[in-house]
Amino acid sequence: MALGDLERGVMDLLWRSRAGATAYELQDELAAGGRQLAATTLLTVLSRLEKKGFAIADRSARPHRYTAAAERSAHVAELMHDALGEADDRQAVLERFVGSVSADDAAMLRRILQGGAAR
Amino acid sequence: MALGDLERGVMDLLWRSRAGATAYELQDELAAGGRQLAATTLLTVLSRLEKKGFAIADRSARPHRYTAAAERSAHVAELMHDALGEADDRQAVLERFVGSVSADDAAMLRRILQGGAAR
DNA sequence: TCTGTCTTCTACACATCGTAGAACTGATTT
DNA sequence: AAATCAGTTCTACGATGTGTAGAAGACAGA
Repeated sequence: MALGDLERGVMDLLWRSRAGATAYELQDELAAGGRQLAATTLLTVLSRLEKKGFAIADRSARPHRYTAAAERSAHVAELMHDALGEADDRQAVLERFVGSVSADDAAMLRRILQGGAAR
Repeated sequence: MALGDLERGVMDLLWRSRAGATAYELQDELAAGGRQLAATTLLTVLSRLEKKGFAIADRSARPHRYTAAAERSAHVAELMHDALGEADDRQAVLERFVGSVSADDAAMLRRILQGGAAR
């Protein structure tokens, strides 16, 4: 399920705040970033994000509080995994991917792969 | 630039045939797969794929011959790289990604990372 | 119960994509 | 050279997704 620009922007904010945020807080944050939006716009986007499974609404709090359903890293890792799933030649893909990644990232990968056994 | 379903299906065929294909060949292949489409539909999709940079048209050949602009593995690796670019915590993403990958894939990654030095 | 705040419903414009007919072009044939 | 026909481009339409928000409904506190 893909995200639109505004949807991604909102998720960015939600991912960043562990405590979640209300539509009004998000409206303020976006306004601070130069994007003026009606509160209802945020509520619409939030309900769409909820339907897509990206956000969770706490409806007991009066201004409903929205939190990210999963961590951003889980989302990004899933995107990567999905992409890899499209491949027919995983070897070639992984080679290219590793080649395209920064030295730091490569070092990280190496470290991670060292730690975890074959499983 | 995202691909629609039909667009991806066509690219699948183009990626698979190094020599490329004409709209009519693609039409036949898709028909064999149970998807009946007008030739113009294929032409439209191909021109969109060309505009998006995924396909290249050889207009000197009479039934224009379309080839994939890049290998599929390059495309997939780019998708993965783009996804990773969205992350703020690359460490966490890579950990999750490695964790989500099959043992074979992990072994492949290890081998690939072994070969290429730090760079 | 009134009032004001918050939420949901409904809506619209725009872009993208699947789909394909209509119109055009350029080669071939006589 | 005109006719023909294969092949290409132009145009278009319906469906869906997304940004955007007003209108209407619901609910707590005065």
